[in-house]
Amino acid sequence: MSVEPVAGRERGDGAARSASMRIGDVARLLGTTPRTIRYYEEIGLLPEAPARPAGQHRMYDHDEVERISEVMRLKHLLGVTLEELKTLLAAEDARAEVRAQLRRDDVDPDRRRELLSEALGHIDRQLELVRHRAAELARLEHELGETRKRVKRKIRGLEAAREGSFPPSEEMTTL
Amino acid sequence: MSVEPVAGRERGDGAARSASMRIGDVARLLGTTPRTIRYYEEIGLLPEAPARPAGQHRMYDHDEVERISEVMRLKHLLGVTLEELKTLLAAEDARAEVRAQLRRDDVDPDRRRELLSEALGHIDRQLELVRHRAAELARLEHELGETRKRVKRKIRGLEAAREGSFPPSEEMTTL
DNA sequence: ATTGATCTTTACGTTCACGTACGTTTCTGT
DNA sequence: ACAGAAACGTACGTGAACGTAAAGATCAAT
Repeated sequence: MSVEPVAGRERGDGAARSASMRIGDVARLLGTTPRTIRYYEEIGLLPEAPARPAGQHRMYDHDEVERISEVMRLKHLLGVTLEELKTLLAAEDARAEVRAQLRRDDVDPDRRRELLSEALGHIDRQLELVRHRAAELARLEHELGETRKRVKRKIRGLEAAREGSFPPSEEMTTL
Repeated sequence: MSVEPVAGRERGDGAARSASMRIGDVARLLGTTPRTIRYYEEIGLLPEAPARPAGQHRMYDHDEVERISEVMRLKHLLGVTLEELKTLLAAEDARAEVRAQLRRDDVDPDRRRELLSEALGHIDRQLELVRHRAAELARLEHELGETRKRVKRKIRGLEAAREGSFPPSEEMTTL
């Protein structure tokens, strides 16, 4: 038996539930180019628009746009290669599938738990990477802050020396 | 050829102060390659080893090694192009010059303050960039953490359901 | 049905950030 | 003094990540 959810034109007629966008619109929205999106699909970073009748325009619904956006974000923030991203994005894939499966409740709990565990593992991998990067950045930020303070102190020292017409003596570490 | 006084015994100037390293050693120390270091010099990211007698080996003292290290670190953490790095590193340059100038005290205080102010500006630019990046990363980390929590809750929910109410037909999977 | 904008595939071009090869030269240990 | 390791400069090669051009197909609107 098959439940048929109005398999057909969802874009042209009355209630366009899945608000699809064309590749150019997505690109503009995300601040990138169609070429880049196609390229990501080409190397397997983005799934081929499923069942696209060969030579027809790519259409992206909200979830897919979000996914692309997430890809860009991770690339930008982690600065990893697209190849590394591909493995990292197993997380996104798993979560996407989980979301899809959770909407239909014909999946048995064991399979569900399995999917979730898998997703959890991927998330943990992402988290570890992100935390590491964040920690490095925090250290850099701290160091820069310290340097800034030192420089400021020195400047104040020089200004004070000029005001009070001190001789050009060194070090004034007084705050 | 030329006159050769007692000058060139140990590497560096008169005193053995500057413990110079050769390019290969620096590369190994920093986990990179000689080619990369030469390339950075080639595009102006690193200053040409000053007054290197044309065709002689590059020698790097402690400060220069630190600078190279800092370049790598910024590149890694900020993920910017080497061209952007070049402008960012005006900060490093300024600070290097400040350090150099502060060692000699024949510089008048006004000039000194000027140098320091300049350095401060560059540092602030770096800081702004770093902070922005850090904030983005923090947000990502938070989001990932939240997602993780949700997934974990769901898993626990499923496990509890299996333990308690109705056991599934047969399986008791591990973990 | 026509049009103009956008999209399709295919394919070659480009920039960045180095890698690699090579014949030569400089250094270092003995 | 001399061998062998390492560095030199030059130059061409390379993978990643797209850019760009061409020629035809599709789509929303007239």
